[in-house]
Amino acid sequence: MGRAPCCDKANVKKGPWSPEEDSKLKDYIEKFGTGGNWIALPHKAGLKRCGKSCRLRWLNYLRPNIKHGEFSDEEDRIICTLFASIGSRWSIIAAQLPGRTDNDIKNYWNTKLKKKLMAMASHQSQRKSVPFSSPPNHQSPPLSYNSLSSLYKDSSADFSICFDPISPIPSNLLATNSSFLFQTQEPALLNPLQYYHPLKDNNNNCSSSSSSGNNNLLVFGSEASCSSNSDGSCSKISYGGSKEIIKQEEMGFQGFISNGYEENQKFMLSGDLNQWTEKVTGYFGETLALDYCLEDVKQLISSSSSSNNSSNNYYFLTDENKTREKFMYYYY
DNA sequence: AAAGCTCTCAACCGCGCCGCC
DNA sequence: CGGCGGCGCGGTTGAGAGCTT
Repeated sequence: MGRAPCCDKANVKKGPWSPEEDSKLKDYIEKFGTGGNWIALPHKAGLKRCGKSCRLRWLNYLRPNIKHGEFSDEEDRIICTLFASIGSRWSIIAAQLPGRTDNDIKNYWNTKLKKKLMAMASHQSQRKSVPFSSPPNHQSPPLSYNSLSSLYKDSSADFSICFDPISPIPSNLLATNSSFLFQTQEPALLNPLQYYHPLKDNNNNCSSSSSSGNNNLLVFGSEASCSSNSDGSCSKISYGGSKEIIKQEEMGFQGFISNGYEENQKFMLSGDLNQWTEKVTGYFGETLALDYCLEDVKQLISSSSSSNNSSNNYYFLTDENKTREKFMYYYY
């Protein structure tokens, strides 16, 4: 038995809204507000519409300051960056783009951005193709894994990929010439943090960024510790209180925890198709992969930051618990 | 010119979450 | 504390516009 319908489906109008309906709804809400009850609103406003339909119409179209039309490069970059980090949580992404609705962004991603990035990923994978598969039981990865391997294997690729140790939310990241930081706590509680070194190749040759500056810094999670340098980079890390280092000698792709003290320790990024993630001590999530071209994301992510001459570091504050809906994004 | 195809995006749908009773 | 109702979210659909052949 399903749940009771939210309204009498037989007596509500569906489909496109007419200008008259728009006007009625707009007028009513401007005069009386929503009253905190969308279900009752259409009747009060004299509309033969479902409350949910009214809500959607208002939020996505009628409310003031809605921005329609082309997305800017900056908006592209933000969407890509956030999608890469938190997946399809459109409402959170929308919160970072004033005037844009989650529906707008979702549509834009599905119809344009994704295609663009996938086309470029395809181009990338044509250059280097390595079998790869999804981890078992993975729930709704933001993008497929298919072309990631080529990115991983690409020694020219300069990026990091991570997994979220706590959250069920996809938390893959690409970071190039940029810094990412994920934190599940309040801004005031930023420390402890985590960060990872960029993967450079699979021969343990990890170029150091911890010693050379703050590029390629990737941070996420909430239960690790590190100290910050004055330039904003971390110099010390521990992960979730206990080091979560996976021994995967056989893994095809390797990453390194770079903490300034324990260079070149491997972290999970399994290339063994049947052993996607090997948890050693607990709460690793699954590693997620991106299906779009690294260079493209790189470009998107860095384009505006490079014009932002003082810095190219990004700062994310997110809450893995969806209900809290805390998410902050800024760069410095 | 028109038929077929593709793309876009507004709207719908189902479900999880949360607050209230 | 469990049930219920409303809200909000993400996935999906489908009408119509635009494009191609």
